Amino acid sequence: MTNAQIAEALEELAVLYQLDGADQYRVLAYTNSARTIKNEGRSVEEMARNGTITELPGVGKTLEEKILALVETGEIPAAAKLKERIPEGLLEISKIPGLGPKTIRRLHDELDVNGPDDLRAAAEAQKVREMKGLGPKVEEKILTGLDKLDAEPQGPTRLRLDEILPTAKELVEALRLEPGCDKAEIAGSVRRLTETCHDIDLIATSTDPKTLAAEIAGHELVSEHGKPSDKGVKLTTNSGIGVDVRIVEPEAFGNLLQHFTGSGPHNAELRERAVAQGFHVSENGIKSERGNARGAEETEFFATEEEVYERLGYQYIPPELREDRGELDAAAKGELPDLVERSQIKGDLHCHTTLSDGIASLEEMAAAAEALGYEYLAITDHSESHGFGNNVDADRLWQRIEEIAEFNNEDHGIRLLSGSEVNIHPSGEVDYQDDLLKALDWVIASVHTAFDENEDKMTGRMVTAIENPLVDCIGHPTGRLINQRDPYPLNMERVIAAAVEHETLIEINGNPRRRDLNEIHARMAAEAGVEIVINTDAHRPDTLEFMDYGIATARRAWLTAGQVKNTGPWWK
DNA sequence: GCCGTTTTCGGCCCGACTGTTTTCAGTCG
Repeated sequence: MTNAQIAEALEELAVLYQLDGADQYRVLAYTNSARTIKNEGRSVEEMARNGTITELPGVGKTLEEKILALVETGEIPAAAKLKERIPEGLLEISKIPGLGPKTIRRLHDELDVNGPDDLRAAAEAQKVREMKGLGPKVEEKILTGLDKLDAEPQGPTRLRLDEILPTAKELVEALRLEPGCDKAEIAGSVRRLTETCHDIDLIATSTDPKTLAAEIAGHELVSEHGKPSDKGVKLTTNSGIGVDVRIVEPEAFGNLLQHFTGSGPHNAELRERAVAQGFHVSENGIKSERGNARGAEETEFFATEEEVYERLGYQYIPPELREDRGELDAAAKGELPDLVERSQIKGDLHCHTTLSDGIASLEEMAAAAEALGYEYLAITDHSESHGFGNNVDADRLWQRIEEIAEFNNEDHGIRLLSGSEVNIHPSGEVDYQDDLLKALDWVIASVHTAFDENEDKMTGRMVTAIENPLVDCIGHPTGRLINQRDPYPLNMERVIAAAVEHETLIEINGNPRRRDLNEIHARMAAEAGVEIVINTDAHRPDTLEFMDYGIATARRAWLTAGQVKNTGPWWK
């Protein structure tokens, strides 16, 4: 059972307990443990079986028992019992925004609502408004919520970072250009460079906030907007992205930026720890119980985030690390890693040309890489059995090696490396004869076929490729496509152990649809001693810029330049 | 349900918004 599946079961149990009227902190314990499990790289099933699962923060004896039952029997007894009493339809209804557990319980008790159909009937018969504390507005919200549920049963998916970042950048630039704007920044998950984002948060300071809010509401990208006020404005872009613009006094810019950058769990943990020190932290400043000499409360504002963290006893925490994954402990001790930066990258070791399925020539790719200031670029077209674009047979690849040698003999500011992205076959073997692989500077091995094998077979296949001394690196190791295709099943601990043993590198593929390894596995791999390379898998000159997304994942994985091989000169 | 720089019991982050109400509960991020 995957960590994601275990987390999902715990989240469902949390909702069931919530609908059953359980204590909110008990519910919170389940949602928190679900999050912890999602953020864990090791197999939680194995941890449950070998009794180490209570090492995870927020997992105690009761959760251990329940998770063990889940992985052994496929269900949690407590959840099964609750499901006998709580109609499944109520879980469905809980997805309607604005409709929480308390209200749903009352709808069930008072109007005998057991699911979406009952709820629609009750709302249409105007029975909901007769309940105490509810009115026509709630009824309306329920009906539009039900319509959305019908139209989109899965709920709205989050957008990939690359689908949202350009809009965020354009809007923040527009804010900065307004005469009344003092400062403007992107906040929220976009600033943390997460894989997917729900909306855009923008923070600004201004001497004339209301005018600034009105001006940005009139931007050409905006299709709808709320009422601009001196606190900001809510927007919807033409492409349907929600944008929350907040405007504050310059003195409190640091407090607000810190708050709206999140993440939620990071802020919750920060505040919880602050309470123990006598501080109360919010977007409106830091309140101190010690206060002034008369013992009254005192609120402090800070213009920068650095000062906010410093006041609470931490070194500055880069946004990418603010996920409650140990960054507060590290920052309190001044032990945060010196995160890798784009400017430290010396070369890209995965790209394609017209030889296979790219759209540009070797020379064009080289020129683009040189313009980025790189020292080297590996040309890694697909191999003989690829099936997409042109298949590169051995003769053609030998010829390509010659072409690259000729290129390097000419006067260029960049060195090309002859490479290939070879397919890992179901047997674990790769394309081409050994003499050809030996003649290449750089061999990446990737899975492009037969995704539907079980975990054991897939892991064995991958490990066989890692053991091959002619394979330098594993490309996009899990094959996932964000929002589109799940990773194939893989025991990442075994893959990482093999990579350490055979000194095979593992790629962070920077294509924003992939970002593979993901940040959880990349951190686990680097901590185990695997050397990481960050590549773009570019199929055209401009997508060499995907390095930014690879760097984002690497930073979110706590990686330093020392753990990223292509921050150094070409080494073979 | 979890957990301990004051605690093995009694706490557990903070505020805005919404819709319903004349002071607040529920929901959300």
